[in-house]
Amino acid sequence: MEKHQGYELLERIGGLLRAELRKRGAEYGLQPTHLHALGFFAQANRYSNTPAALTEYLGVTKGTASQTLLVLENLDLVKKTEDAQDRRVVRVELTRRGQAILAALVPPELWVATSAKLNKRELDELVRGLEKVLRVMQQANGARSFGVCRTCRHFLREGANKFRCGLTQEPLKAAESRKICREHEAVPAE
Amino acid sequence: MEKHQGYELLERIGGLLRAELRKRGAEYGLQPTHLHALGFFAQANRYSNTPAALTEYLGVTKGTASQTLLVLENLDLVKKTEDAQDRRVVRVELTRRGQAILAALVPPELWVATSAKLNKRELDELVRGLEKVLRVMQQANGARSFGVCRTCRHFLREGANKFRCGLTQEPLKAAESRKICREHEAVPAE
DNA sequence: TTTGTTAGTATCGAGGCGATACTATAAACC
DNA sequence: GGTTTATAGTATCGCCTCGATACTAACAAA
Repeated sequence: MEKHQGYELLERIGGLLRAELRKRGAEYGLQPTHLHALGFFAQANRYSNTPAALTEYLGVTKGTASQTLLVLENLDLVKKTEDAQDRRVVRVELTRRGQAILAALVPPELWVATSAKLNKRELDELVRGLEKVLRVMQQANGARSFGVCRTCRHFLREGANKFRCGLTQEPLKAAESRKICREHEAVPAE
Repeated sequence: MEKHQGYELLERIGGLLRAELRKRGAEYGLQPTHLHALGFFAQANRYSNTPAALTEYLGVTKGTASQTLLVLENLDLVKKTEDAQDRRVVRVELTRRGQAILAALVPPELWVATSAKLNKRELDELVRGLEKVLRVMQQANGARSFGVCRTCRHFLREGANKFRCGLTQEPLKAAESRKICREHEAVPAE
């Protein structure tokens, strides 16, 4: 019947989650965007922990992202350091306080309660569907995928616990290979 | 692996759609919220075409909803009329212009392109999953479901083309029974 | 060295949003 | 009846987001 039911549903669910995030973040003076940014830096690998990467991730202008970061810095939730190699670049990492607040607020209770009421099969199916939607949407949009390092076409496996990035040629630690990367590209299909 | 992958995905997809909506709406001076509000009134039945219903639908305070409506009114996208029965109540409907802009912008191109690349089975499966998530989330939240009239527990079928609302006892036209209602309650399960 | 590109910041204006306070109408209660 | 209470909506304030524009600093290429 409805032609774009999927869109409606995504928007409504997104809206509810956003409203929830706003409510929860309010007591810390945090907006939804702040929490998204915190979540991003918590997961970003060393190629992606910069304001520019956040800009692309959030899909906003760099001015806006800069503002967001300023707020987080003033609240002592992130720490900026100048990159030694390229002095234009700023590296961002979460402070202990930032990590604590993120862990307390994300994902919000509402989602925890909701996903607990779905059975495993439903949830898996949903996740698979959403993954595909996101992937298709990003490539339709010419946007970066921000996928996990391990799943990238540039990811090279050189031994039992030895990895390397085929793009930068640098070795990667196992922990880092589970973080998200700005340069991530999906393995070409078929 | 990831414990709350579903949440991440929903937030990211929601963010992309939101950014897209913002971009598209910009040339008309419309924010994402404005388009959500327009979309709501386009679908709201006669029990739900009021600022109060919009407030609950968007999950914001009534002051905020009132502001949003003011903008839409000034842009000549909606028209307010005083209710004759209850003079506290304001009825909102889209102007021709409002309908045209809504049709042009929602759903955004990005979604149309994305959903076109999914096959029918995938899409159906996804919609079913999202419907369940929304339902569970709304009841976990104590929020109204804003479902389609026909699917409500108060919906009564009195003949081939004769319907009635069991809550207000008023007769319903077929067209109206396909709109969304503020008083909607799901049929209790099993 | 000049020219161009990239990373990031600063500032401005429109608007979202919650909080608070307010008006007007309706309903409930005694 | 009249009083209280609840509901629908608006107005105003302050903080924040966001895009647009303009800017600086550092790197890269010619």
